[in-house]
Amino acid sequence: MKYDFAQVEKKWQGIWDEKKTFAASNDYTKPKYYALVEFPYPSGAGLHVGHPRSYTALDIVARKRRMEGYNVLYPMGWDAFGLPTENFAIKNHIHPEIVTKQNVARFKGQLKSLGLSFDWDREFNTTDPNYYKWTQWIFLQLYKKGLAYKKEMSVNWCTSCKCVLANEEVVGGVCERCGSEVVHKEKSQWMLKITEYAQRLIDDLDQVDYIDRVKISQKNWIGRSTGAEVKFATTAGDELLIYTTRPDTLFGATYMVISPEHPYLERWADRITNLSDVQKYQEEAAKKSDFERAEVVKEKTGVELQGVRGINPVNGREIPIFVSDYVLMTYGTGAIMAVPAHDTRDWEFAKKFNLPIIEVVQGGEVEKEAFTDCETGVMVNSDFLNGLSVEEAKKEIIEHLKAEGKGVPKVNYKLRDWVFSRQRYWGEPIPMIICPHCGFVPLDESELPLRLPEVESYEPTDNGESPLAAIEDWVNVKCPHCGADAKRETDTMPQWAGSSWYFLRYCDPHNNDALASKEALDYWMPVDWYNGGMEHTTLHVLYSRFWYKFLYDVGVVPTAEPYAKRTSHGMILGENGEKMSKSRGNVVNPDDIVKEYGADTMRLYEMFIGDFEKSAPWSSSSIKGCKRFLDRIWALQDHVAPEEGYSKELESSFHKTVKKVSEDIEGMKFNTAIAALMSLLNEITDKGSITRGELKTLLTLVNPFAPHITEEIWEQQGFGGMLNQQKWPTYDESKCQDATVEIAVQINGKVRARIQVAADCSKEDAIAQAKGNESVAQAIAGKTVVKEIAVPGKLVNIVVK
RNA sequence: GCGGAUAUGGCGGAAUUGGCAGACGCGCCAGAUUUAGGAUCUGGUGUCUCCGACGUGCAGGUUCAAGUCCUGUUAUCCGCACCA
Repeated sequence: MKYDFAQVEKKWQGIWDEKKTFAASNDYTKPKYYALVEFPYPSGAGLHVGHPRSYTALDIVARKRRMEGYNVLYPMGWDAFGLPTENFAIKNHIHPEIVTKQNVARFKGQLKSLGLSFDWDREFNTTDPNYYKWTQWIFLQLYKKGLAYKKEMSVNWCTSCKCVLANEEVVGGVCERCGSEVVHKEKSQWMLKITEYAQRLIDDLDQVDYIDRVKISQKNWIGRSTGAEVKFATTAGDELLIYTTRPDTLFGATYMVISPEHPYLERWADRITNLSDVQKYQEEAAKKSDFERAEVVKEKTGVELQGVRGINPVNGREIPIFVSDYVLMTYGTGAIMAVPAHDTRDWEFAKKFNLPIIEVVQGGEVEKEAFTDCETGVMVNSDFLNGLSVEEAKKEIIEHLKAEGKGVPKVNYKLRDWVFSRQRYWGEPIPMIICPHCGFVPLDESELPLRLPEVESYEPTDNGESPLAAIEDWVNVKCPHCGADAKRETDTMPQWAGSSWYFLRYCDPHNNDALASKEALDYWMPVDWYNGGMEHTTLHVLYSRFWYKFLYDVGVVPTAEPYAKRTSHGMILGENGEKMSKSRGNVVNPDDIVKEYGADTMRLYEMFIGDFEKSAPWSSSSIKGCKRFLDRIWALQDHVAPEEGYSKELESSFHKTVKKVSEDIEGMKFNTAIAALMSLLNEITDKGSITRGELKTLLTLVNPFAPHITEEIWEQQGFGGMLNQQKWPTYDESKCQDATVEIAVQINGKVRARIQVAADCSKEDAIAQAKGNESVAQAIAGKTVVKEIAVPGKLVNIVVK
């Protein structure tokens, strides 16, 4: 009887749906397990074969946990705000809401066809006013705590999307989404003070189990550095504050540099004798886009200020001040002391402008290149620091500066505040009113959700205003404070808003009084295992950790961190080893695979394709091996022996496989778990029959990977109940061992024989038995045995001369 | 430039407190079955100058023993990019 996957998969998907088999229970007394995958953006293109890699992996974990007795929450929803939908709506003159609805329906159908055990009762999408009510609510709480503020600033502006972008959305100087040029524009923007949480976002990584590369890239992105702020007096009679991580090199500072945007340039305007040159330089710097600035990294430019000089606080020497765009206004104080001997950038600049280079840390050749090593050098030419190590000198100089009132220790971060407004239609309206008398007035919480108004056109405008600005009867309101004519904020939130807290909503998705009930949050949080793409490490994961920490501070959530464990999957590439894309013509459509091979084969293959954490190319021929594996399991039904337990021949193999599969699932080594199951099947096939007990264990182990076929066999064999509700099999460590093992016998490290020995054979016995072997005896005859090594269960090595 | 990763048969990949390199699968070869093709089953399959050697990007080193540890080096991919 051939296995009809299409019919069987449809049957069980129907049963699971109808019986709500995978609904998480609200019984808060049971042990819980919260498995989470990133909810997708429901794009028009439909599901990508990459999506199921992550979903299947945690589906396997979720199914295993249920069998282990946990109350499992494995939810799915839709991150549906965003530009592609809006752009599609503009192009085709359809309301984004309708586009979203269509896309969600398609995605949902595709996910269901894969037999993923999501709790569909908890589904929601971020564009639903019942959901974004709480996104807006969180924004109001942030505002009330002073963590949301509006500020005139230079922002990244995508010329094609006509929209502001966060730093994280600018990739290589161009828009992450559309690839168009990004320029700077002065605009008043809502900002979120993620920088306030920078230190905690680093520190608390110690409490969580994230894979290292995620922790490392988050730390790098936050970019903590320690140093000092030092005041340099100037000949203009004021003080210029600089930031340095190398205060130990203060005696080596031979000039200073300030950013072209530095406010002191205006203050000093009367004193600067070459003001027109300086202004010209400022203009040129302002014109450069990020892209251009990145392009010209090699060649340093700058202008020396005539008329104002700085004074080194430790030796009173007057040094020149330059304006150069290699100093950024957005980091530190926008001004530096330059130590060409010990900083590569300063060295290049000094060489170009012929400035003196003073060595203060011995160990390099500072005329040839900057010596930046902090480990080995010894201080020289530095008065009271001479002879100290760099570390000692740093401490000493900071003490000195503190005592003199000229400097303080200081920590800086690369992380910037989060630009939180977008000039687009399809996003959460920011619930603020701007009153000419009262300033910013937050909307009263009782008025949430602030719904998106119906508009004629979703087109972004060239003047940088949101399309909402044109809807007069929506924009014009009375100030809730003073009753004067006021206007609503017309910018909307970025796509990251809705995804920054969605995992909380799954805990209690229909709650109208809170984002989720306290009981639900106390029970379900934190997420036990969160898997998602590496590309979200510095965006979504960092943003959501920030929001969650804030919610923790205001008493909404029960823990300091949202995700106990974070892992990341590799990409599935096209058959040619390149990233899948329409233009490369190497896209694999999951629907086609499900149709041709079935969901179980598709799931199995995605897990078998390679190391879960690494990218792997799709192979349309390799997938056949997974299909064969399932067909062979199906065929076992013709060879079932009536015994309930394990047969003697296969007992240890079953114990070993249960152990291997159990451990490999926990370690995300799905590929080797499947390989172990294949090996076991080969052994069963060689033996020719399988007992009922063995079949039960085999089906249970395979079930998380291939849930439909195993459930069907379980039913056809009359094993009783539903397979997914059985207990996960256990193993007995003592039974994982065979009575005898084959070990290798090496002579001088080369394998010369293989012998069978008892599993618990002692080293001495193993060596004795090895020597008893005929070919070994021949090989060592007439030679002196220098050394004998035995590794139990592995090998014996005899070293001879 | 900085940070992260990777390099193993024809292909995807196994193997890490150092202990038989190539598990498992694909592909390929041979046989069985079949009117044929496909499917299925059985056996084989790292390389070579094949009774023996060689073999995990490259060059050294440590060790009885190295894909695994150490030193140096090359290539590819990803991220950041003048962060003082």
